[in-house]
Amino acid sequence: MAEPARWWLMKTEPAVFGLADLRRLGVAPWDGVRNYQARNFMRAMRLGDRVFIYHSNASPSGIAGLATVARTAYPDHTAWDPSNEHFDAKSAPSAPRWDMVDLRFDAALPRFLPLALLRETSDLADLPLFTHVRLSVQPVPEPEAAVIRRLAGLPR
DNA sequence: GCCAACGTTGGC
DNA sequence: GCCAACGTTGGC
Repeated sequence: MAEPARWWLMKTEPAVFGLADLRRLGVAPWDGVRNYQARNFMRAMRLGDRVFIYHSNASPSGIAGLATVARTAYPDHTAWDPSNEHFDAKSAPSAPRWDMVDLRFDAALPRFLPLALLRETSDLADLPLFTHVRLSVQPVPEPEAAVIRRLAGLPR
């Protein structure tokens, strides 16, 4: 029997690549992550895991939608491309340093959840969103994920 | 645009 | 291994 899907939160700047872009593409690689902790969380993702898409540097910032892991971690080739904004000379095809996953658009939240609302929800205070504010890929424990789903007006 | 928080780099 | 300098994230 398959293990239950786990929940994650991934940040993105909507002006660069937002939920609307993911919706338009259907499935898209989540490239450009250049932080080891975030990379390691992506490596831990399993097919079918669920992802809250968080819009950062937005007005307002907050959780906008849902996605599903459609392909597990594989090398992020944009790190090898000198013309790419996320180029990293220390990564090479023979020894990839950075990984990405593919996400499939799932849904926009029935209710967008602005950061201010998340912050004032005491049941969410332990989320890495608040304790590790710069972490762009982070796990969301099931109790917190349930709180977020309820706040967002999603069916349980 | 400002700036606090914090991850990374590199000199020693 | 320490830590100052630097660059980036991300809220406001």
